[in-house]
Amino acid sequence: MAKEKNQKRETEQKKYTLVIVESPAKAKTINKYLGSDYKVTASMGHIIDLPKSRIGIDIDNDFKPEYITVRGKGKILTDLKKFAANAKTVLLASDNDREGEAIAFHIYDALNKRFPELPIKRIVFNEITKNAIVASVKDPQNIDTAKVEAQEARRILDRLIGYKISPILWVKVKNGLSAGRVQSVALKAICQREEEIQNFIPQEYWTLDAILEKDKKEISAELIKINNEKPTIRNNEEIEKIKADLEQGKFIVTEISKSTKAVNPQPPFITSKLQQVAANRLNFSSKKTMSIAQQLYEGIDIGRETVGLITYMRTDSTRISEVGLSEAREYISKNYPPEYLPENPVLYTKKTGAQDAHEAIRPTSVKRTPESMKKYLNAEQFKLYSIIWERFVASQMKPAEYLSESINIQNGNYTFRITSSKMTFKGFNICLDFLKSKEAKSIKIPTLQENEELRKKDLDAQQHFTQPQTRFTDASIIKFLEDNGIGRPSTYAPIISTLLDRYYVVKKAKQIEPTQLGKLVNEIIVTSFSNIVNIDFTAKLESQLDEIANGKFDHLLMLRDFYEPFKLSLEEASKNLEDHKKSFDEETDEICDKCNSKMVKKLGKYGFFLACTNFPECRNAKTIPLAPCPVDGCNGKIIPRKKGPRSKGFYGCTNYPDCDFVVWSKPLEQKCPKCGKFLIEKNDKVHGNYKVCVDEKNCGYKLLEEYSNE
DNA sequence: CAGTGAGCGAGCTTCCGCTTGACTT
Repeated sequence: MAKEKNQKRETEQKKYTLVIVESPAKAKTINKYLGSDYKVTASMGHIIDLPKSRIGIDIDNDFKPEYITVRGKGKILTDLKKFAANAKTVLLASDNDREGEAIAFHIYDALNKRFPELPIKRIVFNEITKNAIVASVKDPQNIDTAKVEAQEARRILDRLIGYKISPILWVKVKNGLSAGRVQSVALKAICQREEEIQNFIPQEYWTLDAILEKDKKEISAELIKINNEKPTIRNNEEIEKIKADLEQGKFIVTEISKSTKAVNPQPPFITSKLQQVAANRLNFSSKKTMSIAQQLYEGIDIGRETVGLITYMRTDSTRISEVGLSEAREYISKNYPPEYLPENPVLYTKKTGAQDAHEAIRPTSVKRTPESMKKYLNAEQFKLYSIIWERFVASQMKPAEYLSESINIQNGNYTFRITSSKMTFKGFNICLDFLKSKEAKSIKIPTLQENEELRKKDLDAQQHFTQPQTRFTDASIIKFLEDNGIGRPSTYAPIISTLLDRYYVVKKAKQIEPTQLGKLVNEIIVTSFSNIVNIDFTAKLESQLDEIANGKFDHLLMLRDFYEPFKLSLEEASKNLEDHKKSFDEETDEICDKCNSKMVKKLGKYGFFLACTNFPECRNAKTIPLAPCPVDGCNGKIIPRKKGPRSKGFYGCTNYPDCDFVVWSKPLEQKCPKCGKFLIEKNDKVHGNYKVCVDEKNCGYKLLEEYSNE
């Protein structure tokens, strides 16, 4: 009995301070900094939220939200309560931003109800370094309720938009569709771009180079001005006239100028930029980039220990902690000549609207160079780590310097120019490998004098056509959203997935293209809810949320202001919108093999399929054929096939077993220009990705992909 | 490097923003 009592007293004496953060990896690191008087644990993001199955907002009662424990988070909440029972104090250390404040408040609320006497305070830090953590623990604060209110307003508004518009789409277009403040803007941008591309009319224009000669060496000079104005040459006739003019005159050197130019390194990565560069340089989708970054962040086994190789990967700030800066400077001074180290640490201005809760994405130690980590990483981890490391180290190095030379040559009213640029100091480029920029080939310009005449050797006229904008890619749609302040680091990748899941868009060779369905949904939203997909809407929303967070604006006022006109739009749309439910029953040439009715293409849960128009009397359904069977004399179609639930999918003929044709790769829509059969994509180490005719043996047509680096 | 033939679907959905595993869709 006495022994038990003793033990109880002992545990009571061992009471700790409970620190609650969002991410378990962060908890682990902070635990190291704080020692045994503290217990650090993670909430794994939000644990309290609106219910998923219903709107959960009492609109008539001042938009009162209904909060419940997030599905699957019950255990976490119970654990938090269990830990709190033995704590002398609780410190809520969720991220220092709007969402983090709300997470802190929700946990506070839950714990306070259970343990009214327990002191629960809020601590904040903007970097996971020992100094920052220790300082924050010494300075506990109260929860910023205005900030929580701003989060709640944002949450309610997004819920209202999403859960009020989506059901209208179910009624008017198709079940399961969705709309939202963020996804609908992304869809609008993609549709708008597509329309511009479709409506694009190429314009003919010409350029003209003079091939001149000095000491038997050729130099090419570009026509840059006619009568001191930028030339616009529309057709060959105009070119011929210019050529004739030039025959009359002489090419005289009129101006020689030399200048130096400095090029600064790029700031260290934030989430959006990491996704963009990884897409452009490494061909990673944003989803892939984030999952690899997560692995690097959570920890890699590097022999004796497991360490997180990079700082947190969801951030909107280019800020670097003092520790990070001094370590980088030390590394640069030890590993590169002294002229590569700037006098002072390089600071980057923060993007407007950044919430700045985390540092930039950087290696946790620059001493762990990509090369030294290579043996612990797989190929993809190595590439991603390399670009993060390079970009960070470069960001703290001297600018590169270029010497550029420009020579103007006059012939009558025509001005030509020769330019060349040469790197005279590598600067930050010295530490780049994966991020190395393609070097422009430097042109050697012979020594020229002003007023010198150059002999004309030839005139090189080239016909061009203006090109339409390119379609969005993962990288460019994220850039678009980011530039307009739409979406957050944690949502960029999921936005694209949502649009794909809904069949609003498809990806074709990395390009994002809207589908018929996407265009229709966009059309509906743009006409019925124009303000929500207006770029200024989110911008205005953000500034109102900032005012709410600063206690200068009432969040109810904002919600009422929004909802009154929105309610009218909803009523209007439900009443007047046309029923499009049948619009996607696309006609096809397929005939039902059971009742001989026509078949239509329908969009189901798992994509498109063919359905009998005699439904529900005839329930026949088929897979959409991808291409005609390439076997000569076979009239079958190629469809996706699979053996068991675990086996790899392949593509075979509908005439099986009469025709046993199969391929592993999906038939491309593109037809072979040589024999008309379909093409498939292949890749090998020599050619990379390329397209090849399915009948490789007989036809042999091969199309190598053009490789672009940017 | 070979090797390779299921079954389902049309009604119960949806938002944005935090965060990771547990899955048997």
